[in-house]
Amino acid sequence: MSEFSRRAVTIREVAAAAGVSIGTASKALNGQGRLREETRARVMAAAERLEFRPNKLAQGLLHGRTFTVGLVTCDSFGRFSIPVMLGAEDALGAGQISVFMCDTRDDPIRERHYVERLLARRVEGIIVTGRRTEPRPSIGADLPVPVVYAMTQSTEPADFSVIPDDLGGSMLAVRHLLATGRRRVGHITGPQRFLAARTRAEGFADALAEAGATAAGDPLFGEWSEEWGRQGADILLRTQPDVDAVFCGSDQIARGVAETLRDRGRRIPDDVALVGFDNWAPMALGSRPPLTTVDLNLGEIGRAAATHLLDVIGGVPHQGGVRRMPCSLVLRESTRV
Amino acid sequence: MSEFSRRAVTIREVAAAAGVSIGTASKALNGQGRLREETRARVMAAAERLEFRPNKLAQGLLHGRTFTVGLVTCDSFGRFSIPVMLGAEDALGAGQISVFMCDTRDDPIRERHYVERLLARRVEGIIVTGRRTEPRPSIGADLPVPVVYAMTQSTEPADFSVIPDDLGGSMLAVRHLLATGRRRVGHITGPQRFLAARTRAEGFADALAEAGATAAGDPLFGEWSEEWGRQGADILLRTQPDVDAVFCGSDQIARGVAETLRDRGRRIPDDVALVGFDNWAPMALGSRPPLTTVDLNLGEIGRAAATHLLDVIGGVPHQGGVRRMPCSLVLRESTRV
DNA sequence: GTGAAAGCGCTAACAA
DNA sequence: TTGTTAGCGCTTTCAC
Repeated sequence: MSEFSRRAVTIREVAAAAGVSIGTASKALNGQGRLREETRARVMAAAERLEFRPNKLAQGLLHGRTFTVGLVTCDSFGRFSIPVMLGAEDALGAGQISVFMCDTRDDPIRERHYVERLLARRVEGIIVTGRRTEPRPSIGADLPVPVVYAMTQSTEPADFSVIPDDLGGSMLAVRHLLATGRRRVGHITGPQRFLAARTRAEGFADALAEAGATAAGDPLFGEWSEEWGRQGADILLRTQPDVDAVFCGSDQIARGVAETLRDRGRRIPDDVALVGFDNWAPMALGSRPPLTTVDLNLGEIGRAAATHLLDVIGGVPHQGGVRRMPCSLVLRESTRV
Repeated sequence: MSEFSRRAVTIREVAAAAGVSIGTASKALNGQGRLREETRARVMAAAERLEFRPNKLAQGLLHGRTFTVGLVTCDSFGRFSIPVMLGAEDALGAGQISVFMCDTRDDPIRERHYVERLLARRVEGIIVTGRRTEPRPSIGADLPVPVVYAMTQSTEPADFSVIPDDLGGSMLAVRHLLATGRRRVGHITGPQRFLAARTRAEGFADALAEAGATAAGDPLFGEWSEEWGRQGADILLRTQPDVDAVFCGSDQIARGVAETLRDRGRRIPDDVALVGFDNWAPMALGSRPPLTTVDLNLGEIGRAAATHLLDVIGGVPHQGGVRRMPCSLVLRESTRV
């Protein structure tokens, strides 16, 4: 029964089967050196037949390269880090690099532990992802391999991070509302302690300012929940009855806002236009009507982080800093003119 | 600037620093053999100072074990496979096993490619996760390492799969509705081509049958969307006006149903009780009212799959088959008595 | 109690 | 054109 105890085929066995020396077999398989076509074919055939797969560990030991990187996430592989991971895996996979995944569950002890383990496995680099854009402690000072932060940033200025351009994304949203003729735009968003909430509110203000428009009241900071969206909309309608557009800090909030607007008899987008943030499909599409929203391009963030990592691994001199990736606006019913 | 080109510390350097032979250093570090306490301490100190981390590749080559497994997902790390992966990582991480992640994007070519790559890296086993419970083609016949399927199953009876007990989960839900005095229970669910939808509908019928109750109409098969939930609820209210409970095939559907019920002036749960499926927090909690729903215990599924894999790796004889993990019922406002 | 040497699977430089 | 050999970093006998 123990088909699994059969050891993997080694190049020694291939060589024996082909009736050549082990060195010759290696050359044949790697297309190196000068050897007779017939010999090469014989070796290839034997390798094929035995299902030979060169042992990457042995190769790695020899070359001093493992073609692996570690992916450390603090988001429990959540909604934000998954697309980032996919983008990263995409960029890495193309380069034949395999990815070790580690979820720290937001536990620093666990994180330290994982980093140690990754280094023992001789990964060539580490990508750290998160769900919040605020600076977090560096994953380790002076590590022997390059590190990049994606969808989170390090407090250490020498580290390199890739995060979304929340400011620009907000401006896209508000400019769109203004362009469709709205003049009384309100803003309902998440907790003020979140950098993303503050930055988005800033973009909201900037976009209004550049158009010489004024906001429908101060930004309303609350929670990242539908429930808060409902409450916030109530407050907004009470204090700014003439509001004709709401820019929300998340799709969940926007959904709550949409529900309250409907309950209060305001038509979307006819009476009030609505823009969300995140482009979280199940939320944005399930909403009535479907939401115009800002897409974070998370996949691009992951891809950019991975590409940077590959560059540094490849020898490009490392430089610290923060790279902000542009957001894009996805148009749906909630702002149709 | 190239802090990254500095090669990793080897045991040779540790030995030199401690003034002992390389073999002695190894013994000291691994607590093997008999050596003087002072010597051991000296080696440990040197290792500490140099930040020595034994090269797992070299160890693996020697032991013939890599302490790695591959995690192949076809769900683009989506809503279902992530909790499964976390559970698996949990079980594996405890055993010091690292996980290579691979996302196939549902592409068989890519899948084959990844499996090859994993085998070349000498993973000791492979976990395949998915988003649908229907049987899928085996990942490869006669692989040299054990494979388990989690949240998906293989068409090959010799393969081992772990999936949720959809039937039992449905019965939990319906029994609960009956226990709270409901007598006219309807069922709105996803497309009939999904095994999960068919099995849940079966559980619905079974639970009613065991109580001698009759359904409020035939199950309504549609889509896995809120929009369908809204439509389905309309149909149900029209054809079964005396319905006093709805069991839904997903939380998204249940949300749509909840909206229509509200629009039609039916109070939840007073007039109509509502149960969802999946316990997808943002949906179930954002709903008005929050949804009673069936939890798939995805983490447990991942943990079970990983544990089984570890067992087989550890020598327990492999057995094909399907293991169905129990679901649990999460009580919230939508069925409060 | 410690060191020397063999070998895990592979590649590359050198000999034949 | 092919074979031999050294060695990647480590552990483990087996001498000393």
